Amino acid sequence: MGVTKTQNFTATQNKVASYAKALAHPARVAIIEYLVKNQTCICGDLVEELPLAQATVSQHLKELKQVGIIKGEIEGTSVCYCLDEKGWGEAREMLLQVLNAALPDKRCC
Amino acid sequence: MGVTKTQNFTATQNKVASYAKALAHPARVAIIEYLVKNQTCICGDLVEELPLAQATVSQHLKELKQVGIIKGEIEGTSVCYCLDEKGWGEAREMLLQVLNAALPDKRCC
DNA sequence: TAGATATATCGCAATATTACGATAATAACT
DNA sequence: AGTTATTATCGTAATATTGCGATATATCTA
Repeated sequence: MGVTKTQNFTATQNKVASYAKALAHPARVAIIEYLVKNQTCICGDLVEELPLAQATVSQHLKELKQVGIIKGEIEGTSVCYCLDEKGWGEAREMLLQVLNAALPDKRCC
Repeated sequence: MGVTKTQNFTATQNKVASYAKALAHPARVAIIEYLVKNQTCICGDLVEELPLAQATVSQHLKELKQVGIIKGEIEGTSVCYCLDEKGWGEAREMLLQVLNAALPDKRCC
């Protein structure tokens, strides 16, 4: 039904999934990478950087903002986006926990 | 258009995104966690474990298999799934690279 | 071979995502 | 107040995802 049965999974599983979803599009990966590289927090140079229309970039930024891993600060006519210390930290921790729970050298079958 | 402009992003960005997408659903997170916990690689006890119909579980397993992070081995009438050493390793590396590129204590704005 | 068991696949419905043009909203400047 | 620049939101179209019943497929056992 395209509707995820969220309520039947744990809060942690849902959080991990939503943080992963934030990274589940190359444009959003590119945005994160750009914010990481240009520590000087960047606004809508992203629109120039990305091969997408301004409306689309804005939408991706909104999604990242909604899960809490980036934040925006109005600065004159433009907006300065950057990683949100708290949200990005939690996203990192939760994803790292899953990724590090299993090393790739564990055998099976 | 629901169609991602994949060709306009780097191969790395697309790979990161597709690995993240594999973790972007609580059921798939649960599957990974289950495979990690029960090192003895598990088949369709997952169907009993997850609050989803057999067809749906099978579909999620297929997605994980397609990105290469799990593999299945036929064992009698059932199938034994487990993390794929190579694929899971690459997924880990690529996601860790993004996650570790920025520590949460970096200031901005 | 016939049944039982376990998975995979098909087909469909409901909802979500991606993308963009058009337009609104906000803030600076004149 | 009017203009310009920047970003957000709306509306819409195309496609993807999620979920499941029904059915197919494959393997074991009697």
